[in-house]
Amino acid sequence: MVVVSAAESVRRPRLQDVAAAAGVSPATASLVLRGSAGPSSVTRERVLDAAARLGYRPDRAASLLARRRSRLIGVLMDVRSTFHAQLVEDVHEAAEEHGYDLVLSTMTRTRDEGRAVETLLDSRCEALVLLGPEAPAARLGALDRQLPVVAVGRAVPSAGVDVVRAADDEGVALAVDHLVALGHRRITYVDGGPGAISAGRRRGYQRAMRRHRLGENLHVMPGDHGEESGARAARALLATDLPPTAVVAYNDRSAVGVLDTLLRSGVGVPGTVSVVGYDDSPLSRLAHVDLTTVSQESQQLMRHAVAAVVERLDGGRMEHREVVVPPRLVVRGTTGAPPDAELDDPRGGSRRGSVRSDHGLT
Amino acid sequence: MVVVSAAESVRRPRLQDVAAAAGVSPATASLVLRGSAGPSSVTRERVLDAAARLGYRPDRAASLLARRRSRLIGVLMDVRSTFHAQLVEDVHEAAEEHGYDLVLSTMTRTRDEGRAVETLLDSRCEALVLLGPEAPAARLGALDRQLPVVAVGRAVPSAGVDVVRAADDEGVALAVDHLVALGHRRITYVDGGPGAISAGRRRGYQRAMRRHRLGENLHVMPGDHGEESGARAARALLATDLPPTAVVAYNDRSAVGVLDTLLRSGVGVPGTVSVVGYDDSPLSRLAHVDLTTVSQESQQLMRHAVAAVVERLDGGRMEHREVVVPPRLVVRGTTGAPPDAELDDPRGGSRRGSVRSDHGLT
DNA sequence: CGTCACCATTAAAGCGCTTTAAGGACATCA
DNA sequence: TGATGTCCTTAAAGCGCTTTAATGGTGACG
Repeated sequence: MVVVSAAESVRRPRLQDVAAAAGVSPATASLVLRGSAGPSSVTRERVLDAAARLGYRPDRAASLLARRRSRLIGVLMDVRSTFHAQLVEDVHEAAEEHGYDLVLSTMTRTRDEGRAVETLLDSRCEALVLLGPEAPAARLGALDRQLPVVAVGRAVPSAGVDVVRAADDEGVALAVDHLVALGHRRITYVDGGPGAISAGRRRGYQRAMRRHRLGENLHVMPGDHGEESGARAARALLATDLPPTAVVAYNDRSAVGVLDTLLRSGVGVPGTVSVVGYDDSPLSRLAHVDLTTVSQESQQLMRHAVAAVVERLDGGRMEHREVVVPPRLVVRGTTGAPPDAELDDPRGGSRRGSVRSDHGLT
Repeated sequence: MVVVSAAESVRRPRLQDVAAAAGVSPATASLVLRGSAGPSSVTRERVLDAAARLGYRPDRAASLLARRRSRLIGVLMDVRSTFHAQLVEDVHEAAEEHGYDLVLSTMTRTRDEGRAVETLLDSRCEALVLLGPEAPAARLGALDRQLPVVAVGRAVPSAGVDVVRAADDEGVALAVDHLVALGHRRITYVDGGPGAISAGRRRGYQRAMRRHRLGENLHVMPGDHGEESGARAARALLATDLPPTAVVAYNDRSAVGVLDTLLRSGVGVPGTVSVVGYDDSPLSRLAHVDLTTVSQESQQLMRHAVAAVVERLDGGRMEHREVVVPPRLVVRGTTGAPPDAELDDPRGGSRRGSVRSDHGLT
């Protein structure tokens, strides 16, 4: 007597079973199921019928093993990041258009970037898209010698890999331009801490301010990626003699920290102080946050990333490339003319000149 | 002359190469690399050496195909949900302890639950852990006939699958108890819309209120999963003659909506109104939100989920089971005694009796 | 010195699918 | 009728690894 374990009580049908049911060879069945030309329409139908009747689903591992190419792109992400979530969604779409499938691998407490990447390698990925990788450039370069690697978001110095990123400096410059156009002069920047992305945005702020001849108003507050750093900066700013009329933050989370502290202290936004974030994250879109921010154009970013992969895989490109996607300012409800606009700028009263999105709350 | 495509310029070493380098057969090499007993320690070392020298990494597809069991658990998730992110992290840990690996599959705009599950099926998963599945119970039951299925978070009526969920009614009851102990009487609940989870929490509120003989203060406001519904409810409440002294929301996002609206309207929290959320999401832990909430104990949830899978796979359990994990109240800074505590309750002044977490901001 | 038991090692048979070259069937043409 | 194609279909050889039964080589034992 054979004891069947629960796990295998129902054996799933194999290609062979379908072929038998359709009265053809496995080879023909395979051809039909993958849509290759060859089989006649009558055979075609018989196979398709049989497959449907049996509820056949091809075994991925087997087909992966047998196929010459896997058409798999490995994506490294941090499952905790909402921005990565957005990117994953868009990379899914882009990959699909090129007939590639995705393997997701995420970092966790007990699973660092290295291990996550190894999983991808072991899964027969033909190329890797790394979202905000932190590995040293040398390691990325070494990886790229094994298979095409695209780093998203981070500018990898020696360009040993393809890079797709947003023009961070331009993004912050857009924010500054917007605020200056509204009449702001005293514009403070809340920093994002160490790191290349942070440096780019900071530089963008500094250059834009100088460009507007506001060099003497340059003011960078220390900060990091989180809400709390924004809150801290806002508290510090409120304690100042002459607080700024506008704050640009490294990212949306930091900006929300600023926003929250200001509102709790009874400071009107944008009545008294305007706030701009960065990322156009779901957070910023919440009706009750309604944050003016800078969009990284996730969809475009991922389109370029997938295009880069495809070119190297299918197009034979060998050299590396860096694509810089221009960001886009998303004006929502946290920016307006400064309270003393009448004094600083003859153009006008509160809120005049403010271009609002259609959210209209706040 | 052979033109080598960029994709395959460096062929990765196979088991055979390692075996050859170590001067043994592939069989031995396989045995060593998987740590099976048999090979002598000297052989062992030679193989391990060779593998390291060649940078060998086993091909997952091949080993999956050859192995009798895949030891793979498929996890269906929504990459946009921060709570799922937490769950994934914890399920990773739990699975690892039992020697199982994970395959993640997420839904996106263009990829519904059904397709995401199919991917998992095709990947040779031995069991499925579905985070907050929305498929009809019948479909889940059908799936379970193919392989063990655990639904997390959602109570599936006819119990055609294993279920692991938090005791939602108890959770809300904890929140109500806490508020009543602080002296609150007029406690309003902001609903989460249709759905089983929402119903459970609503029921928990109603029962707890009646238990405290506060049946006449029962007040359920309509709402859903998002921040905006909380904000809406708060605005409505503020327009009331006699606003409640405490609000319990369906989830943290809704609670944050409430919180935000109250603060912007100059209503003190918890001075004038206390607010309680649900989920203990990262959102609630933010220092500037510091929300009293109910934790679903993600780690325990996932431990049970994996245990359920393992029991059915390796333990031969056949019948279905439902595990209900008791939730835990996390007291932070948004709850305190009601403003009129002196009148309602002789026990005391504002804030007395409030047990705070060590966040201490607000 | 032959026999047995035992150990480390390996040959070989797949896992389920893809792919290519070879095979058959039939129609067309000389 | 035989030669020449044109289509369809299929046999067979893997993909890279796991696993089991079998191999050969020990030393112990009678």
